[in-house]
Amino acid sequence: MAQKDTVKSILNAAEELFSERGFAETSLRNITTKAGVNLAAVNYHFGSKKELIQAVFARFLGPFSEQLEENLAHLESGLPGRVPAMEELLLLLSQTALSSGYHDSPRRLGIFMRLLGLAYSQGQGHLRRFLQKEYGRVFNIYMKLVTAATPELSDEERFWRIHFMLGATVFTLSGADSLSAMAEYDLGKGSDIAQVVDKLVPFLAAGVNAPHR
Amino acid sequence: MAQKDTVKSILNAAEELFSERGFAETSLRNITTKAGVNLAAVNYHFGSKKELIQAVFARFLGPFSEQLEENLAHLESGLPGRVPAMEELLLLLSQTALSSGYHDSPRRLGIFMRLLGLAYSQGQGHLRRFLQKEYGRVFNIYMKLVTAATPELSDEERFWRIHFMLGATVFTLSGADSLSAMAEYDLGKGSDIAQVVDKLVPFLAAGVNAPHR
DNA sequence: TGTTGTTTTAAACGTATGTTTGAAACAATC
DNA sequence: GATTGTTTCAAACATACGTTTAAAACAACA
Repeated sequence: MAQKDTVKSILNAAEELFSERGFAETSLRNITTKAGVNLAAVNYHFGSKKELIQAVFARFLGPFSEQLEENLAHLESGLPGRVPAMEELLLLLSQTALSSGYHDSPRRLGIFMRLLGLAYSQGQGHLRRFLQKEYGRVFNIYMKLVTAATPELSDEERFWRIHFMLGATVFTLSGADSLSAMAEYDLGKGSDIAQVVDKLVPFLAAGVNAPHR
Repeated sequence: MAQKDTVKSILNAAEELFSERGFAETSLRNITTKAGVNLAAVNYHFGSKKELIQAVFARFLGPFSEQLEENLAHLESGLPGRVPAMEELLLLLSQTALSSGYHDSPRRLGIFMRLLGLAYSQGQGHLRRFLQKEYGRVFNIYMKLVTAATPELSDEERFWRIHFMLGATVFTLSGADSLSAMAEYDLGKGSDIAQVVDKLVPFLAAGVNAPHR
């Protein structure tokens, strides 16, 4: 078993277990057992549990942010100076997230959304700092476009509606599999997430464009 | 110090610490220190940490679900047979949650939303079972009304849009204080939550009523 | 083949957790 | 005012955690 396999096994196991039980509830012994590697391997390859958590995020966000930046540049180059509509921006984001470039999305997207929700709800101050420093740049580019797409909103209104959207997205995509399990109807297992995203975008678009008193 | 004071101190401390750091990250020693009581008091009065967690939820949800049921009955009695609109139902829910009957809302509502988010994101299977058994009845009554208010939606579409709303609500009200802290503008501290709810309702109403392809 | 650098392994370290215990302090009842 | 039942307290319990260690196993190259 080569070096890369150990690292990859740990990342896979950690990603899954973290998303199922949370960070604090998942022990290194859980992870290394599931990964079939020695307990000390985590500290050897990653340094600490915190750095493992960051590595799990980086493995997803690295390729994602690169692809997003590329897609944004492509959008800009299409018709320079044009202002893309909000729904267009949402579709670009969802398509980037669902694109099966590096990660075997869309299954992976659900797992990652669960992790993102955890990062928000649980303290994890170190993770917030890590994400800000590492991916804040692309995030700001996207936000500039969102602002341009919603000129009729005050900064305050826009700020909150962005978080309304973020909340609806993270929450539902987090629990998409467990939620659709408790629904009465049944749909194909493979593309659960993609179908939910299809339903989500119109909801969000209507929300941001809602008349505000 | 009478018996009730110890119990109440523990519940207050636990509620706050849980909402700040999560369940697993909060130790009984943290709680009892903050509450100014002996470590063993939790196990003496509540039995275990799990039962403490359930008690924290019960203290909020008990009065809330009673009040909600009352308000629903009052709504029904107003014009028997009438079908309330979706926005009406949302307002009833938010007003019930914000009514300062038992708990000193709205501050308390933010804390509780954070707990609810945690209950969803972290495993906490015992909590899910507890909430279902204890408050499932009122929940179902409300859901019947939601179904009547959105007749044009398929069961599938309605199911997902309800969760979109739930996600936007839990996520934003969870982090309302920390979120408004990172915004550029400033608003009165006391009624943060109430103001966010005011902005939230139109967003949600527009979302559920969005045209679906 | 022998040597060097990397990776894996089993074991132990120190610390923190939830829970239990038995005695002390207290409150209420007769 | 002694006796009962309840509540508090300091201390210890067993267990689980993240991390470290030093030796073994392995790989690559001379």
